[in-house]
Amino acid sequence: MIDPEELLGWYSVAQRDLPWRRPGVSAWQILVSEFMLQQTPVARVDPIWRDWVARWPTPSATADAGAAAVVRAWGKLGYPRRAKRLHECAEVIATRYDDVVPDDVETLLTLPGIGTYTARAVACFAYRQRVPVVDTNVRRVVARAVHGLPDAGSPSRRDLEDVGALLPDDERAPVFSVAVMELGATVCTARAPRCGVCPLSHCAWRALGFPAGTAAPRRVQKYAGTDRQVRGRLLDVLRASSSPVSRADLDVAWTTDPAQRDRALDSLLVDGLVEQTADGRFALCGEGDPLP
DNA sequence: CAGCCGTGGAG
DNA sequence: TCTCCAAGGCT
Repeated sequence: MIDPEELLGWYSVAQRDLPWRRPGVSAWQILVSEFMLQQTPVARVDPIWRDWVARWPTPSATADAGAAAVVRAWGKLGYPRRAKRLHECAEVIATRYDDVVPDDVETLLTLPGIGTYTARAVACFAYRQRVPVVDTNVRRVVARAVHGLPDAGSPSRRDLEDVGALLPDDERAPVFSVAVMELGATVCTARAPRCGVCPLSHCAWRALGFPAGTAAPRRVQKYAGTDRQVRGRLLDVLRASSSPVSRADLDVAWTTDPAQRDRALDSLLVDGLVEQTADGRFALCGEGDPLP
């Protein structure tokens, strides 16, 4: 089980000083951090986020910057479609919600790039709502401490009910959620959990003697040689250039498999990350858009 | 729902 | 070197 007193006591002294957790950070800026943290480690997000919120503090500022500038500022955080969706999200909030980030989960779920986790994270961390927040860290901690399993199973709607039942009934709920995430990120880690410093004295996994379980080895995605790598190379070229680049300039970015290169470029066009200019060159989408 | 979508640090 | 994986979302 997870004793809130133990967990919160630990969090109060062990929490990392992350900039988006500080007082005065706006809901939009918290939302930006959540977008960036989708599958990208804290250490890489930190410096980008600081520059980002100083440059574009509001949804409208982000929307007005244009998609190309946003994708460029995203740099190498990975999964550039997230940058594209963040820009789209900013546009919707600026135009439809008067530049105010919605505060309810249902509305947040309708926004581009916001799914089950991010909607709840914003409602909880930005608006202090008592809603369960379930990410990969939370699922792992619950699997171990509550169910005595070495790792979380595949995601299910049961997770939300599980975590909802653990939430304190009072205003401590948001801190409880961030504390569970922090424990999963720094102590109850996927690879080498540091059980020796874990504050939870009633962990079911430990009580059972750390059973190994019948782990179904989850296959890790390949990267080298995949379309994702090719897309990354092409985007590298486009990010580095402030003007449209020729087809030849893109061709040299990936020469081992021209067919694969063409497919990758096409997928970038389909994703709306890249566009072709009238003269046949290529640029980040929205590169030439005039500002209102 | 399984597969796809980037990147780089750690072990 | 190579494998793993890091606050997911979308189709």
